[in-house]
Amino acid sequence: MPRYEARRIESKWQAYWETHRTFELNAEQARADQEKLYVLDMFPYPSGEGLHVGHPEGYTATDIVCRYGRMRGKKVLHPMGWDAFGLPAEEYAIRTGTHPAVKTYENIDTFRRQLKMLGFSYDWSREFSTTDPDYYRWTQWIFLQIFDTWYDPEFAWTGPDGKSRQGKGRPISELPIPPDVAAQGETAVRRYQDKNRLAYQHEAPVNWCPALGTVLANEEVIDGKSERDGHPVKRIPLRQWMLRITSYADRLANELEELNWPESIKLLQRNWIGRSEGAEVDFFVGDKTAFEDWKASRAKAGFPKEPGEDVLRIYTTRPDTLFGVTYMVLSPEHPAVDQLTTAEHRAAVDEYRRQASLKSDMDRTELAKTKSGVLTGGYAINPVNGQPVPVWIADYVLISYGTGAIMAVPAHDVRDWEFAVKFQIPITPVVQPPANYDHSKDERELVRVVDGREEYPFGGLGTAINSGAYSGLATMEFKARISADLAAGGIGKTAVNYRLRDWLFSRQRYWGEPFPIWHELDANGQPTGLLRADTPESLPIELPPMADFKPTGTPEPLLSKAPAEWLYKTLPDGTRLKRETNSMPQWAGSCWYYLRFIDPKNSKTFLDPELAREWLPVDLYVGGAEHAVLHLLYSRFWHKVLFDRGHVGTPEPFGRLVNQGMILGEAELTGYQDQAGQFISANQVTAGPEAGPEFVLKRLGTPVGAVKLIADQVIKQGNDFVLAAEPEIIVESRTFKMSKSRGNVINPDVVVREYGADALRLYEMFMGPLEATKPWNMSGVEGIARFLARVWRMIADEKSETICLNPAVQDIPPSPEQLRFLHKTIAAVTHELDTMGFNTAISRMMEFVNEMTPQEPRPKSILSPFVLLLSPLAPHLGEELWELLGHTSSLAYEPWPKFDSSLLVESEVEIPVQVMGKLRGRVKVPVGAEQSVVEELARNDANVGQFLTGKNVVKVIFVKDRMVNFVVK
RNA sequence: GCCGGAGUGGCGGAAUGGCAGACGCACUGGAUUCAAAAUCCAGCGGGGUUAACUCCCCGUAUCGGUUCGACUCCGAUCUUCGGCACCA
Repeated sequence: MPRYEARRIESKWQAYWETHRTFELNAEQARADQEKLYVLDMFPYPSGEGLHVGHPEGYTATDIVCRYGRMRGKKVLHPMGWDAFGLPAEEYAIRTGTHPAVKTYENIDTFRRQLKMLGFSYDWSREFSTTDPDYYRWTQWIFLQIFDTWYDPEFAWTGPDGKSRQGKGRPISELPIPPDVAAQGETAVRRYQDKNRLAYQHEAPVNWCPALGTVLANEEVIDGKSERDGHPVKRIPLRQWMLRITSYADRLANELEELNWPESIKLLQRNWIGRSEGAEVDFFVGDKTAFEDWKASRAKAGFPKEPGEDVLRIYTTRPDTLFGVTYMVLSPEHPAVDQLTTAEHRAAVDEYRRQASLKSDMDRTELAKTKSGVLTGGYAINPVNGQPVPVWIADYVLISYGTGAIMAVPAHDVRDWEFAVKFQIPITPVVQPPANYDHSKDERELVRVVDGREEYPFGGLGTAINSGAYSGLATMEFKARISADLAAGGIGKTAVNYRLRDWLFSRQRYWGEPFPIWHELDANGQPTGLLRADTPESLPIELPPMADFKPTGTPEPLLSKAPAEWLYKTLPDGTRLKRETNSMPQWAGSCWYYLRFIDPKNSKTFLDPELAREWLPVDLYVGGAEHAVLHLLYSRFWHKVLFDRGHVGTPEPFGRLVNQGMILGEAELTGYQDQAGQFISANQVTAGPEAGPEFVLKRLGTPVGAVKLIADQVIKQGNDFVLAAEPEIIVESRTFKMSKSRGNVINPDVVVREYGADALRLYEMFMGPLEATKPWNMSGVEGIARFLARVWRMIADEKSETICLNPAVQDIPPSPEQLRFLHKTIAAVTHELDTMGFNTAISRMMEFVNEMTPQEPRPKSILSPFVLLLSPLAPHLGEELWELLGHTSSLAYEPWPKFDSSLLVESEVEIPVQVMGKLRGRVKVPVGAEQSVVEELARNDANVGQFLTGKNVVKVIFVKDRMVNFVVK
C-alpha cells in the first residue's frame, strides 16, 4: 500500500547523498576544466529560535539553480556556513554564565540539522563558522591588510581586470612623507602614517547604547534606538576604530554600473553613498583691513589643504548663492566655536552646546520641526563682497558632514529660510526663479507675507540677481564661473562630499574578533597613541578565556577584564604594550566569507590565488533585501581593498544579486467593536497613542477592541470586505510580518513533519515570484503535497504491497502527441529555470501531470525526462522515482533533458480574429498560413461576418500565427 | 517630505503590446464509500442573452492619452509596502 511517504523517501536520499558525498566538490573537481557556477546564500546567524520559513525560500531557490547547473554539466560551488559572532549569544552568556561559544555551537547544530532535513545540496565539507579561530585568523589578517593600506586618490593604474582606474589602496610603506614630518623623526612619521591608514583611530561622538553595553554604527541606530531590540542610544565622545570607506565612495558608486543587480538595490546604495558636488569656501575671520591682506596672500599662496585658524571653511553645493549669504552656522561641536564666541554670548553658547551634547539622535529628530540655535557674537567676512556675516551655532548643522560649517542663504534653502525667519535674519534673494516656476510643497509650507506679498524660499535653478558682476548668469554657468574664480583667488575649490561616513568598526563586546593591534604604553602605563600590529604569523589572536561576561557599565570594553597575560606584553627592548580591547563588529566576519568558501581549509593563506581566479566572482548571491546597503557595501569595500592590494583579481565580489521577498503570516480578518460590543467600520479606527489602548476611534479617541473573524463572517463588497451580517460595517483584511508577539510564525520543522521537505520547498517556490513579498497559506502547502502525491501515483503503484512501478507505466514508444507535450514541457521548464521563474516552472509540470496521469499506458521514455525536470525542485521524490524507473545511481549529475524544437511545431494553430481590436472569432489555420488564406477564412466566419457586413474594411493587421484584426469604417 | 517597488477573481498568482484570469488554493455540485478521509469528474469575475458553453456588454486601483489593438507604453491622481529623512 505504499502511498507517497515523504518521510521515508527523504531520509533515505539524504542518507544516500551524505554517504556518497554527492555534492562535495573536491580539490580536483574544483580545478576541472568545466564551466564554473558559484552560488551563494547569505549565510544565517544561528539564532536560538532555529530556522524560520524565510530561510528556506532563498536556500531552495539557490539549491534549484545548483542542481540544475550540475545537470547542465557545470562544476558547482554551493557552500554554507554560519555568521555566528554577535550579541544574542553574549547576552545568553551574561544571563547564564555559559561561554558564548557553547550556545553558539549548539545553535549551529540545530541549524545544520534543519538545513540537512530540507535536502539542500550544500558541500558540507566547506562549512565553517565566523567564530572558528581558523576562520577569524584570516579576518584579523585582512584587518591587518586594511591597516597596512592608505588610499592614494591620484594614483592611475590598470587592474588585473584590464580596466583603468584612478585611485588605489597602496601599502603604507609607499606613503610619501612630507619633509616637515620626516624632519621631526620616526615617531612623527609613524603618527603621520597612522593618520593615513584605511583603519584608523578617531575620537568622535558615537552612539553609545548603555543597555547593550556597546557602541553602534549609525546604520545600526534607528530613530535613536538600537536596530536590535530598540534600546535607547546616547551620543558620547569615544576613541574608536574607523575604516575609511569614504575613500572608496566613488568606486563603490560607479562600479555598481556593471553589476547584474536589481536597479532598486543599486539606487539604494547610490543614495546611501549620497555623492554631492560643490565647493569649499573660506570665510575670513578678522577685521576688514586684514581681510584685504588675507585675500592678497591667498591669491599668491593658493587654497591651503588645512583651513588654518584665521578662516571658517564651509562646504556648499551652491557657490552661486554666495551673494545671498546673510549668516553662517557652525555645528555645536565645531572646534572654532570657542575662538569665535564673544564674552557676551559665552554663557548662552556653552549652555546650547551642553544641551546639544546630551541630545540623543532621537531628540534631535523629534525637535527637527523647529530650528534652534544661538549667536556666537563672532563674524566672518564673505569673500565675494567683503560683507561681515554673523556666525551662529545650531544643531541643524552636523559636525560629521562637509566641514561642519555652512554659509546660510535663507532665500534659497528651506532650512536656512526657516531659521532666518525664526531669528529675524535678513533674507536676500539672489536667484530669480524661471517664469513658470511652481514652488515645491516644502517651499509653499514656508510661505510668509511681507507688505501683502507672498514670499517663498526657492531652491531651484534660475537666473542670478543681486550678484555683482555675475548677475544675469544662469545658475549652472554661475557655479562653474565662480568656482573657477574662487580657485584662482585661493579662496575656494571644488569639493565632493558623501552622505556615507567612515565605518565605525569597533565594539565593546566579548563575542567578536579581537583586533590584532597593540598600544604602546609610557612609563606611567598610559597609551602613547603609538600602535603596533601583530605579525601575520602570530594570528589568530584568540579570545581570552573569561568567566564573567557582565558589561562593565561604562564604554570600557569587556575585554579590558581579560587576564593580564592576554592584555599585556613587554617587547625585548623594554616597550610595554597593551592589547586593543575593542572587538570587531559582526559585519567583519560576513565581509569576506564568500572568499573563504573557495578555499576553506587553507592554513597558509586566506585564499589560494589560483582558486580565486577560478571561482570569483560569486555568480549568484541570494538573500534578503535588509542587507541591501550595509553588508553588501561593507563586503564590496573590503573586496576592493583586497583587489587594490593584489589579493583578488575581480573588482567586485558578487556578479548577480537577487533579493528574495519576505514571507508574511497568513491573512487575518479583523473586526472592530466599541465598548458596547457594536461593530465599527475599520476606516473609523486608527492606532492608539503609545502606552494607550491599541486602537481608538479616529474622531473621539475612545478605545476600540479588535476581534479576529473567520472567512465565513465576511463578504467582499466593492473594494472592501464587510460583515456578512452587517454589510455596512467594513472589516480589515491584511497580512502581517511573522512575529512571535503576533503568534503567526510558521515553523518549518512542523511543515516538514506534516507534508515533507519536498512539499515545503515546492510550496515556497510556487507561492509567487522569488522577489515578491507574499503571505503564507497552509492549504497551499496541502495543494502542493497533493501534486507530489499525484506525481508519485503517475509512476508508482499505490495499490501494490511493495514499492513498484505503476502497471500503466510501460516500455512502449510514445505517441507523437505525448512526445510533443513532453518536449513542450522540457522547453518551458528549461526556460523558466534559466530565468528563475520557479512558480511558473511548477505550473508547467502540473500541466504535464494533469495531461499524462489519465493516459494509460504511459511510456517510460516520457516519464523519465519528466522526473529529471522535477528533480531540482523536489530532489527526494526525483531520486526515488528515478530509481523506481530502473536507474541505479543518483540523478544529480544526469544530463538535463534536451528538447527538439522540431517536435514543438504544431501543424495547426488557432488564431483570434479581431474587428476593431475586439475578439470576434477564432479560425484554425495551418502553421505559417499567409495573410490571404487567413483573411479569407476569417471573413467567412459567421460571427466575424456580422461585424463586417455593411462596413468598409480600411485596413487588415496580420501577425503570422498570432492574430488578424480588421479595421473598419 | 524625498526616493523606489506594487495595485489583476473570494485568495496566491499567470499573461510585459495581440484570445485577461494559466497553475494552485478556497468554494459549489456530482461519482466512489455503510460512512468518512483520500481519490476522480464538473463548475467557478460581474451582468445579460440563446435551442445551443450561443452570442453580447462590462471588467486588470482611478482619470486621461498613444495605438488597428493596452494588464502591458505615456501623463496625472489615489492606495499600499519598503528605504531615507536637517547631508548644506
